[in-house]
Amino acid sequence: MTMNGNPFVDDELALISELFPGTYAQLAPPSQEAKPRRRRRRRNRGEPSGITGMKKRKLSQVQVDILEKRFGEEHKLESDRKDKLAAELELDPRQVAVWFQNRRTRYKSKKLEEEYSQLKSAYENAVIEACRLEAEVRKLKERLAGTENENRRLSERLDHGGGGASNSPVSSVTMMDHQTPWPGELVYDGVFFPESSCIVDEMQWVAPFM
DNA sequence: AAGCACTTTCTTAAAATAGTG
DNA sequence: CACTATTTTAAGAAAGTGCTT
Repeated sequence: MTMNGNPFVDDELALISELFPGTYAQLAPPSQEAKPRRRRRRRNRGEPSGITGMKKRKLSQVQVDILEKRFGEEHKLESDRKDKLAAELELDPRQVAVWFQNRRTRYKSKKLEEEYSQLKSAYENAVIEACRLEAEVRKLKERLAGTENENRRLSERLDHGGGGASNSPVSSVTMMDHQTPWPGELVYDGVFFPESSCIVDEMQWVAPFM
């Protein structure tokens, strides 16, 4: 609905925009004279908005495809190449410059997101590896302690001249034999994770842009 | 002059809401 | 309720602004 007293202008433009999206962009008055860059005023409903009031809008798919192709070749255009491309696309060179600038911005933020998720997964893997190593160290320490206990028992037995058959039953279960997980232990890749550490799936992430 | 970060303006499509038979 | 018309909203693209190199 138009409130400017001339419902046809907006309707016509809408129709043109719909039928000829590429052409519509060019209908924008190439801001005639040397443009004193003033902030555009929001086009409110009370404001007359004929062709002269309109600006730019939506490049055609063909134009975008060509721009994308060129962006794939190079992310920055030298002045003369920009002018040539603008002529080819029937656009203002400034539009091409703006498009490339915006495209670089999009590219940069997308790349940043990708880097972020790569770092995130690298970090997750590092945490998992740290946990694995931590568990392995613990296991080796236990094994060492068990061996030391065994040695101590043997040397005590020798010291007390206790040859012969002992009737004290030597435990057949030592720390070394602890090859199966106790209840509550986690198993990861053949290594036991004590329940107390390495809570990987509770990691908190501070996403910079989410 | 050209690039960049940040911001504004505008388009578009989808969702929400209102009006009508 | 079902359908249509209108309004609102959110996302994304094009362009403006001010600053730096």
